[in-house]
Amino acid sequence: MVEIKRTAARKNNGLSASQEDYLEAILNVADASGIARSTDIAVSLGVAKPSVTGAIKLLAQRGLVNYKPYGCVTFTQKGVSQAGRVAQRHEIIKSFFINILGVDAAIAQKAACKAEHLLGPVIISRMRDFTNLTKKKAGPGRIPARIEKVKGTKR
Amino acid sequence: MVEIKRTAARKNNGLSASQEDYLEAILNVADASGIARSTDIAVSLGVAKPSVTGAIKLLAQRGLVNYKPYGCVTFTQKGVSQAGRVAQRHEIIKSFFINILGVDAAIAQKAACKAEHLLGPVIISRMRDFTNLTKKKAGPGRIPARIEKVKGTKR
DNA sequence: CTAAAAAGTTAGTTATGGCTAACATTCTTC
DNA sequence: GAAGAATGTTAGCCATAACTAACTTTTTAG
Repeated sequence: MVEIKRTAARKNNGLSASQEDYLEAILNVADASGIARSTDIAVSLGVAKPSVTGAIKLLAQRGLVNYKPYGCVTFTQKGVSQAGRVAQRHEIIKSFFINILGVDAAIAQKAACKAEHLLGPVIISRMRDFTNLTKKKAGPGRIPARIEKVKGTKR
Repeated sequence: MVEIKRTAARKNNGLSASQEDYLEAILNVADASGIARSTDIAVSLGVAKPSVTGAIKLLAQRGLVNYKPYGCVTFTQKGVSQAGRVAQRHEIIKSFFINILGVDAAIAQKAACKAEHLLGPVIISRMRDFTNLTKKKAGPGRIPARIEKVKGTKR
């Protein structure tokens, strides 16, 4: 903990966890329905609409999205790549949880949403390498019976 | 993300990440020097002294520590066990990062500090089982050469 | 035993990021 | 094309959790 000195946003290009969440949500919504409307983003994140307006304006200030009042949100060049990086981290973590730890997809999904904002590049890349190797070689990933049993622990 | 509806503290017995950090710091400081003094806690967390006073009062309200102005902090029964649980999670995550992912101890330490507040019981227990099994059987944990190489990626 | 240093506290400020209520704009449908 | 629904925005508020400056209490040296 700590080491976040002031603005709460420092890690990735100065984006806070919340801002990364918005980037990711915009990406997901846009992927799903072609455009990113404020209401859909709000639903996707489970926040109220005014929260979206505020967040979008911040992202626009940072040059990550194009904001036009009452229009829909689009990414800038910088924005797409940032969002992509976040989504990538999410995917790596989620896969790792599912394929290596043998965790339920839903649980992996939720945990990845949180962990993606705070695990650094070293750990993320290890997770990626680990997952890849395991897939290819069906190697370390063999989850032994004892752990399989634990799987029943629903929650 | 999301699913934290209001108070930002919901997960573990209603403790926020910050409060868990304080519990852990109190434990560490007490372990190291016998008693938990405010200044040491502040140093250990890298926060200013008034932040500690505020946090301690909150923990006292929740019945986790005993607070007496100008006195040093002690745990209640509830407090010790809570702090212990947090420390346990920390340890499990850190060990996993070090022993399974093959990550540097310092990086593992920092990442564990953050992850301990948000990874749920399922994932934590998988990490523990995985680490234990690996240690005993020297099994899945064999990190292949390719990953070893990545180790050099300092930061 | 007293004066200075160290430790702890209070009061007040700041930043992030959520919320509701009320207003504005755009879309849709007759 | 106008009325109502849907969508988006503004303004103002709340909670968490950090900070600094100034003050109080306790500890420690001489």
